[in-house]
Amino acid sequence: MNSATPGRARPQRADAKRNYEALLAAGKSVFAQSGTQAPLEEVARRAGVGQGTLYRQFPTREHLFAAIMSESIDLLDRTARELLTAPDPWDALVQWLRLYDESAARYRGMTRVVAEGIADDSSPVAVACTPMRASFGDLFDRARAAGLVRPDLTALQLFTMISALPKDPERGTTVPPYLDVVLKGIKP
Amino acid sequence: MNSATPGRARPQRADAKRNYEALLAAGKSVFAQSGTQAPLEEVARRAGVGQGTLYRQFPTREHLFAAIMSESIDLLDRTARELLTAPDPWDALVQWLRLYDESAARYRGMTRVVAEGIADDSSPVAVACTPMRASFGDLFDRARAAGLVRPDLTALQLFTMISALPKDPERGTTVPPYLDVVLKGIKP
DNA sequence: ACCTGAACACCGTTCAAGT
DNA sequence: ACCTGAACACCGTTCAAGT
Repeated sequence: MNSATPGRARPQRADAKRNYEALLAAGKSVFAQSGTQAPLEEVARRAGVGQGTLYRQFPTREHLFAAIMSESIDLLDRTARELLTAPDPWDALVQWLRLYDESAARYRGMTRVVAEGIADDSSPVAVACTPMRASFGDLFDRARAAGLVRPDLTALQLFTMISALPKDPERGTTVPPYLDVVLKGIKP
Repeated sequence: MNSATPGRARPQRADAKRNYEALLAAGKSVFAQSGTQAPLEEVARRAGVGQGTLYRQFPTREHLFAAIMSESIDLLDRTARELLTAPDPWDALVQWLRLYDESAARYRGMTRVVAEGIADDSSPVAVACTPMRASFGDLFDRARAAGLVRPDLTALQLFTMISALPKDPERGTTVPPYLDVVLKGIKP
């Protein structure tokens, strides 16, 4: 469970909770199928709820994104903390970035949303990413402290840069040389 | 003059030509002020023409982009051909990429449009970029042939990658380390 | 307290009527 | 041949009425 997901802590009526789950499932399905620009109307329709219910549960499209991503974010967060004890700081960093790239491939356009929202601390995506950003920051700092990364680059900058790389329209991941170029380029 | 700009070759009625220029100026003004997502309605309003006239002259938003960019593209095209005779192939390549980054800063969101349209040969942006892409390709190939660039990277890939880099919201150019990271990363 | 769905707003696009 | 601007379409967002 990602504690940063908004509104999940306080009790809800049973039907509200059911609708929340239905909207989440519909959102995943619609975004996976039609990309992150798909009409929200379709999400409500597929969830079998009124449009107002969608807006009550997820005030903006970004709130829905954040909720959908939270499972992947939890996994990335846990993985970053595990990799913190891996013997080679550089390999650990690279391994995490490749996992991030693959995780983001599930929903077309998702990393673009992340790249755009991450700099604004008030955005739901940035809030949802907070724990993962912290653990990735640790992973990044370990590599940088070991002199394996150029000192003028921040963890947030690298994360933003990877998120913004163009995607292969078929596989959804970054085109191979792009990631390699960045990984080579961040060395000191 | 960029011969790839659509519809500029055949004769037009005087008022049509006036409207074309007015729409181009209004587009520059609106996009510079409000970014590339601004309502097209505002472009027509500021040009003092009906909406239908805008759609007649520029069937899609991308067509208007392409026309607006064509002056910058011509400059970039000429510069690439000039730099082809510069003594150092690597410096010439870097110099051109920095010029591209600065040129793109004038209209917020413009390089994103380029990054998205460039892969589709039928897009107006791709058509407008054709001569520039060819001359940049020569500049790139010269550096690669000299063994200064990794051999598995294409000119189009590098161009796309640079275009997609996140921008500083204030200056409009890429955040400094991003460009440096890519330039270091493309070395063999 | 939450849900529904009609109504509204916004803006891209089309097209009948006009010059 | 081109222009105008009202009309239409699409979709995000709000809100009055219902449970």
